[in-house]
Amino acid sequence: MAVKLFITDDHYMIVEGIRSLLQFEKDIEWLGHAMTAASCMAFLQQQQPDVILMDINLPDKSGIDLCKEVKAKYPAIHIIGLSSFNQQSFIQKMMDNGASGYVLKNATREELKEAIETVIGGNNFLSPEAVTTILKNEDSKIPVITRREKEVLLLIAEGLTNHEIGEKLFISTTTVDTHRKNLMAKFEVKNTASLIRMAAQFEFIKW
Amino acid sequence: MAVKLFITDDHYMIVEGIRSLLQFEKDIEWLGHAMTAASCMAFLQQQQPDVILMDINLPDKSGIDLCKEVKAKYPAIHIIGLSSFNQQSFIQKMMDNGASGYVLKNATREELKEAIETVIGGNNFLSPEAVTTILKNEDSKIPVITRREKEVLLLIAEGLTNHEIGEKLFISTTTVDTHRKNLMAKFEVKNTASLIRMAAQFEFIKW
DNA sequence: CAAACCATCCTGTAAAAACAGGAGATTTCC
DNA sequence: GGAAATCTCCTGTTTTTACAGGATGGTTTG
Repeated sequence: MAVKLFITDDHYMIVEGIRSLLQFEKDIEWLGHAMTAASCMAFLQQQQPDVILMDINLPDKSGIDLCKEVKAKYPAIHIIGLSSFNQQSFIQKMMDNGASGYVLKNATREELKEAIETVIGGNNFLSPEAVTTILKNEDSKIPVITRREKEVLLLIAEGLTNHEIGEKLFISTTTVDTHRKNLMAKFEVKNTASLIRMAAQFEFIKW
Repeated sequence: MAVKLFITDDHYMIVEGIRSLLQFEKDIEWLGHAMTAASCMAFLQQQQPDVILMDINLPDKSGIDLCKEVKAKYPAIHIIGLSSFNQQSFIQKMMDNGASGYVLKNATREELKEAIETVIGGNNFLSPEAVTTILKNEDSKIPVITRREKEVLLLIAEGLTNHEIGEKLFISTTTVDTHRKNLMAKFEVKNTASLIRMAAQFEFIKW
């Protein structure tokens, strides 16, 4: 029996590319595609695929959040994250939210087929590059920061001094400094510049 | 006569997607594709297409830099930037470096055809979304920084102090400080934290 | 309930960055 | 050739961070 496949990606060319790559596969039945998280959920009310290839960046919400929702409602569906970013933070979040696999957009036909077969078999699949990323950054984990620390971090990134942040949050300058100190310890850096760089890299800062 | 088309993109699915979208167009002759900037340049020594669809993120160098090189060597080639990012900074840099157009990866077949025809006709083409972005962010310009300033900027982001940077680049600490000062002036910020944030936003810093 | 964690605050010192206001030398571009 | 830009370096002063080493009260949780 053919694997029912669905794609959620707002990039028309990617959808076309995957369709083109898999069009002659008899074991794969193409159910269609959605360009937004909302239309993906709407489709699932009608039909349930076996596998969803899901982009990480969607116009209405992140694929990471959508992944969680889909798995909550339809636990039987296998989700494979799809992204051009070979970034550990994304991969980790996606897998944490119930994804069974993660494939990069420069994957070959064979890799794509292997990914689909693997997750159908109940196992997890990661692109070789993604595996490398995970292994490489095994030790350097993404720090867990508190709500207050994040608040302070964003204000630092905006260019406020400790004093200004203190006034804004109604706390003492020394408290802000302590938060900054703890942030630097958690990120394992020794000054603000690299703190902000790391925070941007790990996507604590968005724009 | 058919338009000779070449693609430089490291995302296999995108290449497949575009090929699939344009396969039945008689006016378009598919010359092939390159996955890296280096192999693109190598190909151009053999054959020159009329139009190159060029991704902004390539493994060996940015499409923005590659664009500049290609236009310097082969001014007759029309380059269309290709990206999933609808970001003004990218678009502007690409056009500054000689690109004739900019298309998003969620473009339809019609949009793609129109883009190719337009640039062949000697005119510029921008995806409708890209036009909106440009118009919206008209005022917030991306600073133009020098090679040396960029060098210093990256070292600042890595967490080095003025003194350490000076040692690394064999220049005085005060010179580094001057560069930092000028960078802050150009980015219109008043401290390092927001400098790094802005630099990350405008993608001067990569990872 | 005790251990962890969190947020708050403190003193003090050293280092670094921010700010002002130059100036000379070289390269680049018109 | 000359103007503009770039890179280099300087002397100061003030502000801000970085670093050390605490302490207190509150909340969460095994």
